[in-house]
This record gives sequence, C-alpha cells and structure tokens, in this order.
Amino acid sequence: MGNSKLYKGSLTTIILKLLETHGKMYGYEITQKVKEITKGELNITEGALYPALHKLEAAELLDVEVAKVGNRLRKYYKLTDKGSVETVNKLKELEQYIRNMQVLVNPKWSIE
Amino acid sequence: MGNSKLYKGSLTTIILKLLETHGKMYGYEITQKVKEITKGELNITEGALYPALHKLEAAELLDVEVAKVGNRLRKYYKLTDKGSVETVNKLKELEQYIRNMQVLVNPKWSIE
DNA sequence: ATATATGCATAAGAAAATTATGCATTATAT
DNA sequence: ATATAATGCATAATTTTCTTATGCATATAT
Repeated sequence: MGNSKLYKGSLTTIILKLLETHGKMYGYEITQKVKEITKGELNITEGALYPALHKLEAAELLDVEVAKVGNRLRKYYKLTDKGSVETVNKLKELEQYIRNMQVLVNPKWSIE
Repeated sequence: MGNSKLYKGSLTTIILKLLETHGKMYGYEITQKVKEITKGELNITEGALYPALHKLEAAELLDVEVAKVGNRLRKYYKLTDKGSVETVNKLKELEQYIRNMQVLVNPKWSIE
C-alpha cells in the first residue's frame, strides 16, 4: 500500500468509509479513488484489495452485485446494515488510534 | 497491542520516538510508559516488543547497554546516529499517514 | 505462602500485507 | 497496425508483524 508500514491494518477502514460515502463502488474504482484523494501517495494493490473485499463480503459487511459494462465485468460492493454499523466502529477506532499516536509522538500534549 | 488492528506497523515508530524523547530506556520501561501515556489504552506485549528491539538493534538503529540493578537485569536501549535519522523519517511518515487517513475518512477536510 | 510486579526471552500460529503471476477487454500513442 | 497502457478481476507464495503461550528469575506486598 503506502511507502510506510503504518497503512498495515487500515485497508478495511478505508474500504468501509469509501463505501459509506459513495454508496457503491467496484474494486478498481476504489484503488483509483484512494489514489486521487491521497494525490498518489497511497496506492492500494490488487493483491491486498480483492482478498479484503472477499473477506468483508464473507463477514456479511458487504453485498456484491455483478454488472456487465460493455464486455467488461464489474463487481459493485455496498455496505450491508451490519457493514454500516461496523463502519462507525472502525472510524471511532481510527480516531482513537490517531489521538493515541499523537500523544505518544507529541510529548507536550501529555502530563509529564 | 491495541484493541484495533491499526496499531500494526506502528510499534517501531513508537519505540524510536520514546527513545528520542527519553534518551535511554529498557524494555519493560517502554511498555509502562506507553500504558501511562495512552491511559491504559495501548499495551505493548512482550512478544511484540522484544523482537522489535532486537531487530532495531540488528539494523544498527539502537545501541544496547546492559545494567544490573540489584539482582535484576536491565537492557537499556538508546538511539544511534543512524537511529536518530530514521526517527525523523518515521515521524514524517506518521504525520503523512495521519493526514492521508483524515482526508480519506473526512471528505470535508480535503476542501479546507 | 502466594499473588503481583518487575525483567528478559523465544516459539507457534494468525493476520494482513507484498510481490508475482494470470487472464481478458478497451483505449491510446507511435 | 500494433504495441503499450489502462481497465477489471483473481489467486499463490512469501514476508512482516503481531498475538498467544510459555519459560526463567527476582522483588514486594498482603
């Protein structure tokens, strides 16, 4: 994914949030949207993305709908109700993670 | 480590930053300091910490100094010059990671 | 005396990525 | 025209990083 190892573990959160925002998306579209939003800094690899989508589908957080565009196949994913709930959880976890990392890295903010 | 998977990949950054701030620390001290700063939310496990310290030492980012306190052994770690440089890099990566995640997760902020 | 805290370490396994493929269609540049 | 890049899905082998479990040893509080 990114140039740094920090992105490890955040792919699920990214996918869920993008689907919450955009309603439904297909795999390739997700990679392009992430690249666009991060101005090329974060590139989701297919080897990471597709297994992640399949896992989320298996966990019933996503529904899939196959569409044929021209002669090309697309698999649109969207959040299930369960997926919407999980998205909220993941976003809270992200906020907490960021807060914790910030106090760890910015000692001024902690009581010495 | 944490309750969430987001912490994966951030242990090295945490260790380097703590050593930059505190000069030298031993393993157990690091676990306690992290617990204290995050108010118990992040607990570094020994199974993660010690291999990480050994790896950083092997990469010559850390120097080790063994001390005997009473009858107890402590291994104090401190940054090498190389380690100080790498710390700066890791902190930049963390800031960039946080910025990217924030725009991914909070589309409104990307306009600001 | 026994539990808790301090202090280090490693091993087996799981989870999530990277890297390398593979297949197929469509658009574009030379 | 045809080679290259882009679009679109997928999986397999390997690596990295963590969890969980275990082991050893000393100090302290109840």
